[in-house]
Amino acid sequence: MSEMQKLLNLKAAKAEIRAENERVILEAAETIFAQHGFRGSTMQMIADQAELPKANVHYYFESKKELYRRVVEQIFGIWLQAADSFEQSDNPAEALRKYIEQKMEVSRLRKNGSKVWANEVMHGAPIIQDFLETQLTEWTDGRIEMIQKWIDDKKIRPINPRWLLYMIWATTQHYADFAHQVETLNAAESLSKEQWEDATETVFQIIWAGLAPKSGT
Amino acid sequence: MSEMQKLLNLKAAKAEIRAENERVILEAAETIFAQHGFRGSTMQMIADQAELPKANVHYYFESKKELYRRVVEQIFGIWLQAADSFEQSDNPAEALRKYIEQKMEVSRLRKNGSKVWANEVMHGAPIIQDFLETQLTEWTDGRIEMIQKWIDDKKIRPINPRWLLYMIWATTQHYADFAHQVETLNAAESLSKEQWEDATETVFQIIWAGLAPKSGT
DNA sequence: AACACAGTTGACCAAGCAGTCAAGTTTGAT
DNA sequence: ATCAAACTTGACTGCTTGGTCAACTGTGTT
Repeated sequence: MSEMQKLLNLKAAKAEIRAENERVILEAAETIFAQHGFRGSTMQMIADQAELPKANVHYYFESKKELYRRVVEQIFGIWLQAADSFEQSDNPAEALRKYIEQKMEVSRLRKNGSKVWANEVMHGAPIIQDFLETQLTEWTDGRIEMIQKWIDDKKIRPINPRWLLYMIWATTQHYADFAHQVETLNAAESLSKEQWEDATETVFQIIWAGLAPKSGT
Repeated sequence: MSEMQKLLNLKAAKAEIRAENERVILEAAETIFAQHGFRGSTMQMIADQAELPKANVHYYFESKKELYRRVVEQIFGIWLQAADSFEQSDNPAEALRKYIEQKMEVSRLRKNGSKVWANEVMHGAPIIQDFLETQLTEWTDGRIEMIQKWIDDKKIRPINPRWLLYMIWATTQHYADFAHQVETLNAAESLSKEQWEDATETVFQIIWAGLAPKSGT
């Protein structure tokens, strides 16, 4: 074994421990922050959720703020990934269906992430303001342009694209952010696979029927 | 002046001071709770917002929890009031338009209340769970029945009424709960009167066009 | 065996906070 | 003028909590 090889092995083994622990802590933090908000969460709660001593959490993340920032940053990634599915397309129905399906999947599978995001924005986005101003603004402007093109091409009825986007965001994220209310109104049961599919289809159907140009014109 | 009259005067004067102070504190609390959440708000912040010493706030409200509960209860009232505008009606377009307009008005004028509500539900509704289980469930079931009747009468297309309600709630409340994001994407300006009207109209148009039975059938 | 070094952990500390309290002030009645 | 009762308020207290620290463990190298 060369010197280089040994060093790499050691570093790799250590890096793995670090990576794994960071992963566990981030997941725990997302759960706790989603449930209790930033101030309502304590490092002790997060440590318990991660099944680690509190001091160990502080070994990997300098401060509560730093940990929170990392959680929120992770959520960007997911948001952007879902956003990608709303690709440039000549077919509005396809593009919208895909995007709505993707956003509903995110709400179903990453409920906690969505809640942390909602919390952050609702409290004035102290951490992610720069993201809102740069990436989100650019993405939104791009999609608005695209939707406007659909309108110009008479592929959909003339509506303000911005309010349409907000409608899609709001509706899909509702199933994550207000999951507790949705479940309470569903006889305290979480939505079944069939219900998720039905809700997704209904959201798409209403929006698409609301946009499609009147047939025969 | 009779004994009775005097007593009433005194009681009335005192009651007025109490009523006024409670009003001021509740308003301040709604603002602070909306901005920082329950745990993120301090009694000192609320006192400063109300321009009263902290001890005075505690004179009128026994505890932070009690104050929070009162704020949330107040929001019920507003929610129920808006819900009333969704009256029994044979005309779905009229009923939906009125309800959407009302909910958008609440989002515009009672942004803070909406945020506190969203926060509460997002964190599992620890305070208002009983309300969700009783009043909200009843109201929702009633409206679902009503919408189902519209469907049976072929006044609107067959969709799952529940998901439609969630869509309306989500979309209208988005403008309050995510006001910061909406404003950031509006060049850091709050929406103008015209923009509010346009958004309201667009939301109604998309939903209504999405529900209306195909003409000619 | 001795060492280096990342990782682990219980015990501790200082700051911030909800809630208390006792000494005031104000107001209207007698 | 005196009293009663509601209201006002600065100072205080005990608890929670983010963050620190020093001692310890495990592992691979020489």
